[in-house]
Amino acid sequence: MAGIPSAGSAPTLEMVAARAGVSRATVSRVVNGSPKVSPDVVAVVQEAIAALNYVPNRAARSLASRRTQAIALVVPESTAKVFNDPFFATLVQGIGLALADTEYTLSMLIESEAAFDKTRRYLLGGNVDGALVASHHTGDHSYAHVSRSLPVVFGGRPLDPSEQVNHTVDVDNAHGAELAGDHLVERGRRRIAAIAGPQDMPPGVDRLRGWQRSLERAALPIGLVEYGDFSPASGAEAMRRLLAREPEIDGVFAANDQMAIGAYTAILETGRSIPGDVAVVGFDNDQYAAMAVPPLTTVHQPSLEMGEVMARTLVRLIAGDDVPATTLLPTRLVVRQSS
Amino acid sequence: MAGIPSAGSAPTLEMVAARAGVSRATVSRVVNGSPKVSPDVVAVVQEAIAALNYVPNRAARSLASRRTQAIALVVPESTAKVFNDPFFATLVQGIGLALADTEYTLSMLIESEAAFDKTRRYLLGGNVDGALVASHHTGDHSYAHVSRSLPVVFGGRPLDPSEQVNHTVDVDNAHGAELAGDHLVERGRRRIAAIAGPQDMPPGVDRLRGWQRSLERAALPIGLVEYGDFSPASGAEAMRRLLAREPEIDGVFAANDQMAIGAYTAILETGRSIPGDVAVVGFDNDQYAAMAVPPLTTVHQPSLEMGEVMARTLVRLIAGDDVPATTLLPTRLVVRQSS
DNA sequence: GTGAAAGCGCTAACAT
DNA sequence: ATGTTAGCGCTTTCAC
Repeated sequence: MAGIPSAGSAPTLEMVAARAGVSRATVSRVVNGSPKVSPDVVAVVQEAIAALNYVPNRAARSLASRRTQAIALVVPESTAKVFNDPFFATLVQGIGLALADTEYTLSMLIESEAAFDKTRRYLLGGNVDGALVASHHTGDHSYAHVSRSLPVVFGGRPLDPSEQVNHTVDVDNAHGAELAGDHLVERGRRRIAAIAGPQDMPPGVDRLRGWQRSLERAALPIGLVEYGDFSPASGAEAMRRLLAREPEIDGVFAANDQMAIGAYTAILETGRSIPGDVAVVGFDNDQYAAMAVPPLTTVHQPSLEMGEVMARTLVRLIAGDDVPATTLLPTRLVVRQSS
Repeated sequence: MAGIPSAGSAPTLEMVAARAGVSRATVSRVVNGSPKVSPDVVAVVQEAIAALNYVPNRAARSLASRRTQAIALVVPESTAKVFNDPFFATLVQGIGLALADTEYTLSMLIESEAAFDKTRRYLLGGNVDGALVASHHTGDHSYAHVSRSLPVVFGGRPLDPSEQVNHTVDVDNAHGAELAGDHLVERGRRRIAAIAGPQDMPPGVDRLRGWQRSLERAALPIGLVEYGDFSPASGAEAMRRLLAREPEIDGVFAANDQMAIGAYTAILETGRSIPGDVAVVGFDNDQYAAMAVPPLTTVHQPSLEMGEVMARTLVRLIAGDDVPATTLLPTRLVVRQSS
């Protein structure tokens, strides 16, 4: 009992045409909503379509029209591993939301070392009308050349700013981190540390830079930095190293909420209190931030909106519209009880 | 500066044939790895392919061969909203992993009320060779009929067990919940409550049932139940209601880790301790479970494996293999410090 | 082992 | 407003 029991073969446009007593071209026009078909004929054709339960074959349509009505979402494997990252989940949600209004469908490509060529072929093989590259990753530029033959929108700037990537949508990470730093300073903290993200990822770099700018403006030292990989465990470890280096730390900025939650563990296990002894500020405003004990002060990142903007930008790009090469989305501080 | 600057049109099989001095049929054979082509000809053709940077056009190939080499992942919108659910994220990861070894690509369809027909058309329009339906949701059966004309594998059983759905892969939720209940009982807890999930989702039902079975076996009352929607906030609220109903609660089982974390908040804010006053056990073993303070005892759910099994099952189904109608994956208890 | 020829189901000029 | 006629780029018998 395996295989596909499909009842006969699928109805074709030709069968609809025969049943409606018109030409295939007319059926095609009706299916594609052409304005130049008389209302009565439209009715007859639609009846036939319904009766036959006809669904156009995409491969044929795409072959003939040279359009696919599909766009690819490329997710580097490293990101897929961090798929648990709520940021990414929300991003995908935003993309889906924006695409729901259109005729486009989403093809998700989980990129891996081995599959790099597979992905490239897919992108270049006429499977999609455009691609969205979601990445926190260096690998970005691997697809830069693809953007020469296919509309592509990147999420997040390339690591090397000099690398000219046509279209990107990014969050203002540096400014968000500055807000976090300023807030800690305003709260009277003076020994402010940072748990930075990987420095081979733009958000890792930008958030660290924002924090540095803020402390420098306040004439505070910027040496208390340890690095994590955006996971909770790495945040805990980084915090332990920081505390070992400087027990008097009274404030810490973590480059994302997951590491901030990890830092909570490390701080609390030493008997220190939050925010009494150490104030903590995160970044992302994921759903756990509000639920943490105490609730985490953090920088809100508009990930849903980022997904929507990426999708809409790509759709316009495919349509041949003129779209800005870079879109920077604003961030804002959400003050809770950890600071 | 918009549009696609593609340098000339993409190379076709015919161009490769011309350059290699063979027929199109031969090139096709080489591309598809046919064994009946002489080695020297293979070499010449591959050289031409490389020189032209040829990539086969999928639409054409799919039209001619009536295969698409693509499979769909259908995600009901309700799930997409809960996309933050780490379970789901990991599931997708497992699917991607399993598919990486194959020639299949993943097409993700985020299903919405409005787009139901869009999704159906896509599935039936010859866009994919099969579909994976990932759902915690009642809506499942909407696709049951699709499975009559397309190989489909469902993640999670249908809500109504009598509903015969061809192929499903599920986690043994009931048994996992029983393990959790038994553990609480063994720890000497006697006023054991449950924060259940929505009862219109199979995991919600099965996990509650498992907990009940365990308590009944221990001759303990099963009335202390409040419901949440699997979000941390709902877990906190449910816990507050439970504590209001019965202040002497000394153990609680939450149907997922997110609600368990929410319960932490509600328990701690009353000055109670974990596990001193109240032992807590969750379900899922997501990445936050281990990082919680105290680390959360929970039931491990093999979500990565579930994704892999779903994908592999579908691939075999497409190949016409005989595959079991139902696969149930085992769960196990992970004991940490919350109990 | 290789080539010739006939489509796969649809769209898009071009006629009418 | 509707029909006719070519293909879109590839796979696949069927001959050789």
